[in-house]
Amino acid sequence: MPRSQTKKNAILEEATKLFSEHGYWDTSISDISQATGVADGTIFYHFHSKEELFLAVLKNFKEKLISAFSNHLNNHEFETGMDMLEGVISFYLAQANKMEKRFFLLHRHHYYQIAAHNPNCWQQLEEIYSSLIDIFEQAIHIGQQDRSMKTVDASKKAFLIFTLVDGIVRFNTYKLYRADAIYDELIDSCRSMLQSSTN
Amino acid sequence: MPRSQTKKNAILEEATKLFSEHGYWDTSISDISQATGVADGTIFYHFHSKEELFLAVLKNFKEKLISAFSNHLNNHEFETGMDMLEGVISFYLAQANKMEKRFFLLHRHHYYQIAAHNPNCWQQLEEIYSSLIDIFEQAIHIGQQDRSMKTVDASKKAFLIFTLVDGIVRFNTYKLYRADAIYDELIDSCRSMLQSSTN
DNA sequence: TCTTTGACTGAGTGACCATTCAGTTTTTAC
DNA sequence: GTAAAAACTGAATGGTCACTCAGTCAAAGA
Repeated sequence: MPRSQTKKNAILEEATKLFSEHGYWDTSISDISQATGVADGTIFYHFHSKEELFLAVLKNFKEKLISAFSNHLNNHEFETGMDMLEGVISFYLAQANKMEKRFFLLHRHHYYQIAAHNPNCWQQLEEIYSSLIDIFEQAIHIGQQDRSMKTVDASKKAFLIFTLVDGIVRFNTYKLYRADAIYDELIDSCRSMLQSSTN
Repeated sequence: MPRSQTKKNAILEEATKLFSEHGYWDTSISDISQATGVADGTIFYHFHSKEELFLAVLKNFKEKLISAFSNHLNNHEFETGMDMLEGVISFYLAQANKMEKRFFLLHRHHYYQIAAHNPNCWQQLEEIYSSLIDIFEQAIHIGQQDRSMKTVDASKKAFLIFTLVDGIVRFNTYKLYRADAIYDELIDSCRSMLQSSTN
């Protein structure tokens, strides 16, 4: 609302766009200031350094991503745990498709490099992944209660399935494999992992 | 053998090490020349630009990785396709563990960014992934012949399993999850995906 | 109206770094 | 042994870019 926040937000928006499209090193402060229509100095007035801005972008992305998932879950009813899982996978893929560029943020290595020496950055990443994996885990718990799934270590299976889905998104954005071509096979595999037991 | 190749190789080795540990942008030509014990100019004598050196590193890595897998497969006999698959997964995880830093190369975004406008780079990446996925696919074909696996679309399943394994390696290197804690669950999941059929 | 505080500006600074090149050394060919 | 070619050197160059700061502008309170 206050004028100051308006500009700060505009900077954050443009920075998100540019960082996710071109990465940290191929985005200069001048690129961002020009895109936003402010002076270079203004960026440093609001954010003390380029890295701080980059981290603010991550935090902002985290909040939006998590709330997108909350909204989706609140507005949908699922018959069974298995349905919920399928719904969540499909929502994840849809989101990745819709804001492909934004998802690049998470697949860029630079955050993980910063995280190695910056606990705050590490925590943001950790929160993103744990809230997403949590959702998968919830679905599995529900599925186990309603007998649509067999008894498994929900936490580990949730991690595996998340990894799988996220990996597919990565290969998709790198154009090495098309996600939509594999969707049915993916759902089928998740079913096998959770429903049946043969050894 | 010729003296020139000796230095060229030394540069390539050091560059591989530094690029994979610190990434493209956090490694300068001077870092590499100092580590190798040559002058900056020598690097440009052998490689025309920093990017060309970076690509040479990828090519070299590709060759070593592929031959490591060939060797492993040639020196091992597997009873069934399922055993082979398990052996390959386990070898992949072991390699990733052994040369963790080198695997960083593949998980750094910069190559994919170059690949977007450089067909040669794209081809290197494509060759790496397709030869790895091919190995998984072979195992599945064998498994289908010896009846240790059900009939599935081998190519798609191979991709899914590769994605899963590679994703686990990524989370492991980022210290967000430990690969060894999930190994049994992973193998178990692959079995479910391939052996049983319930719908 | 005046003043104080916060928001904003953009030219300037200094550090970094890929790349060049004129010159030196080493190797190879004869 | 010598000449030509190849390998190598490192100081110099030019460009980029994060960050600073002295100063301008705007709003809000008195």
